Amino acid sequence: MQTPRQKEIVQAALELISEKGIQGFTIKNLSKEIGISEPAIYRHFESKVHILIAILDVFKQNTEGMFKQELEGDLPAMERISILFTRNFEVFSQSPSLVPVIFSEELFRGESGLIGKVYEIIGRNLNTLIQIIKEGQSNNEIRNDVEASQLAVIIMGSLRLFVKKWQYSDYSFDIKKEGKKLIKSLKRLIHKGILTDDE
Amino acid sequence: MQTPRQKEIVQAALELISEKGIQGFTIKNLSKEIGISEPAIYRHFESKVHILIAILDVFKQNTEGMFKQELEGDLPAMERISILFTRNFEVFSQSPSLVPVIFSEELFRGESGLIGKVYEIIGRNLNTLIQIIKEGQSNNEIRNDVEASQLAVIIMGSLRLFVKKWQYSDYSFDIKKEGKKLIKSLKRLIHKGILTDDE
DNA sequence: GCAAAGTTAGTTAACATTCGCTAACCTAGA
DNA sequence: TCTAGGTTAGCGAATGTTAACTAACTTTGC
Repeated sequence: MQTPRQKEIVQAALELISEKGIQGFTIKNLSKEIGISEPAIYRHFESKVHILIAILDVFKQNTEGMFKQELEGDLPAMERISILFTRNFEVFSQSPSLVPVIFSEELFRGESGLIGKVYEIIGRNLNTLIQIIKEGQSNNEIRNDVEASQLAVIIMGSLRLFVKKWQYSDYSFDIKKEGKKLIKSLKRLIHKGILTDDE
Repeated sequence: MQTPRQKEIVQAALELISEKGIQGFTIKNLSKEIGISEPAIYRHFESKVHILIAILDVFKQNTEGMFKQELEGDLPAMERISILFTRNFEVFSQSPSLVPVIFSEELFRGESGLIGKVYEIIGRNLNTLIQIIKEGQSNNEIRNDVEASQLAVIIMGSLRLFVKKWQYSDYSFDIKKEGKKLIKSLKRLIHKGILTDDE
C-alpha cells in the first residue's frame, strides 16, 4: 500500500510528465512541484524508476478486472467493445495525465523491466479485443470479410489517435462524449452488413 | 544544399534514434558512430537542434509534392487515398529510421520551433485526407453515414498504429505488402455500401 | 526520546558546447 | 613555380550545466 506522500509524489509525477513531457520529469522538478527538497523524495521512493513503476501500477489497478469480465459476458460483441473503450475513456477522463505516460514508448526505453510492464498492459487490451471480434464474427454479428486482427488494428489505431488528439488539444473536449461518437462510427463500419461491391 | 559529411551526420543521427531512441541521440554517440571527435560535429552543424531540423527537412523533401498531386488528380477518391499511403509506405520502407523520428512527439518537446515543423508535416497529411474523403462522399463513392473527419481519424489512426507495429517488430515484415492489405481492408470498410442496420 | 521526514551540501556522471591548436589542402601574387 | 595567406576539418582538453543520487545533520509528532 502507498502512503499519502507516495500518492502525492506519483500524482505530481503524472502531472509533470503530461505538462512537460518525459524530459520534464526530473527529481528536481518533482520536488519543486511538491514543495520539498530533492533528497526528501528518496525518503519515499528508492529511485526514479520506482516512481515509474508506481505510475504503471496506478494504471494497472485502474483497469484491473475491466477486461476479463467483458470477455466472458454474454453481451453482443459490439456492446462489449463499446464498454471496453468507454471504460478506458472514463479512466483517462479521470486522470488525463495517464495518457502521455501510457502512450509514450520513449519513456521506458532502456528500462527493459518497465517495457515488459507496458506491453503487458497494452497487449492485454489488444488480445481481449481480437478475442471479442472473433466471437462477434462467428456469431454473424461482425463482418467477416476483414480479418479480426486487421479490424483490431483499425479499432485500436483509431482510438489511440483519438486519445492523442485529445491530449494535444490540452484535454479541451469531453473525451467521453466524443469517444462515444467515434465508437458509434466504428460500429457502423464493422457491423455485419451487405456491401454492394468490393475490390 | 548539404555537404557529404552533413548527409552522413544526418543519416547516422537517424540510425541512432531508431536504434536507441531519443536518449541515444547524443553528440558523443553520433561522433562515435561516424568515427570523428565530438567537436568535429560542430564543424558541420551549428548545434544539435540544427541536426534535428536537417532530419525534418529530409522527410519534408521526401514527401514533397506527394500530396498536392493527389488532391488535384481526377482519380477516384479511394484510389487517391491508396496512392497517398502507398507512397508513404515506400518512403518508410526506404528509410525505416524516419519512422521513430516522425512519429515521436517527445523528440521535439521543448523545441517550439521544431514542433511547428512536425505539425506542418502531420497536418498537411491529415487535411489532404479529409479533403479527399469529402470529395469521395459527394461523388457517392465513399459512405456518408460517417463524418469525413471521423473517417480520417480512423484511417490515419490505423495506419499510424500499423507503422508503429512495423517499427516494434524491428521492420521484420514487408511494410509495402502488408500495408496494401490494410488499405484493402480499410477500403472495404469505407466504401459506399448498404448496411442492414445501425446504432 | 525516537523514528519518520525533512534539510543543506555535497558527489559522480553525462551532456552540449567552446577553446586553442594543427595538418592538409587550396589559391593568389611575385 | 613557389610561397604566403586563407580555409577546411579535424583533434584533445576543458567548461558549464544538469542529472540522479548520497551523507550527515536537524526537526517534528507521537
